[in-house]
Amino acid sequence: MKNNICIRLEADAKQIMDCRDTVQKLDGPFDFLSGILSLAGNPVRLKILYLLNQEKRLCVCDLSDILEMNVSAISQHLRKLRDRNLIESSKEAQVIFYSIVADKVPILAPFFETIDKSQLQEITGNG
Amino acid sequence: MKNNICIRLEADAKQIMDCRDTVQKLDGPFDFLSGILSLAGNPVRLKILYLLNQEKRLCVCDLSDILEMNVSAISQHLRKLRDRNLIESSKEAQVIFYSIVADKVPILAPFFETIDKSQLQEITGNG
DNA sequence: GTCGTATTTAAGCAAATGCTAAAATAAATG
DNA sequence: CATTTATTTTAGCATTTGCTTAAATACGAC
Repeated sequence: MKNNICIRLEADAKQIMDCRDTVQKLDGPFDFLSGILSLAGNPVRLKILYLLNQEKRLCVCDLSDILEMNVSAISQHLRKLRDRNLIESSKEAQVIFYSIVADKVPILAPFFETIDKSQLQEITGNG
Repeated sequence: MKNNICIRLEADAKQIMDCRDTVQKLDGPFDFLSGILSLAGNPVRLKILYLLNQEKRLCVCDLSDILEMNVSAISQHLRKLRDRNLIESSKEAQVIFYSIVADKVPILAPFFETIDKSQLQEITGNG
């Protein structure tokens, strides 16, 4: 792996170095955000987050019924979301309710808006 | 796989069915958005998008130098981004410049804002 | 304490992902 | 037209992901 600037004359060496600095300084934020995006990048988990946002709280069994998926599969998705602190659980008797962690709502809100807008605009298939 | 509602009495059958309807109606948008999020969910691609947004356009070689990664690896990431129509290319002599497709900026903008905000607030490690 | 319900965890496996290395393509240059 | 530069594509491989199945844990009801 080379780590010098481009050979080609057109390359703007200062631009390259400035960009490197930027990316290195923002390394933490990039990892933090990409972690959240990769979680939300799974259609099942995106649906879970959307539903939790809409219904405020749901249990594993609810989500399993709604998404028509194996309880175990849902549970494993919930675990990943909880591991990143996107959702939290509260136990009531045998039932465990999940909900979105309050301080993560601002990051997730744009996703939900995009979903709701997509329905109207049908930008789904363009490209 | 069962596809009936919960056995437990606490389950709100109407809520379950309403949520099922919601999710089924929004199936296209969910796939569309999760596709974009899974692309941006890779730290390398998130950096590429962030850099393209900031610099307006960059070639493969630039990105390879900035991110200190194999040209081939970068090229393969760019291909994925272009396949989903997030970025487009324009050829100038031998050099191919990539830039974000204009109508995708609104969807991506919140990511870039989160990155910039994260730097200030250092919410990176919380949880 | 045993049974039933809710949930998690572990093991296994097929598919997807992301990299490296090497070959292929494209365009400018001598 | 052979060479250099920029980029893409292919093949191979290790790692990760997401599901299924089965076993484990937790709690309430009887």
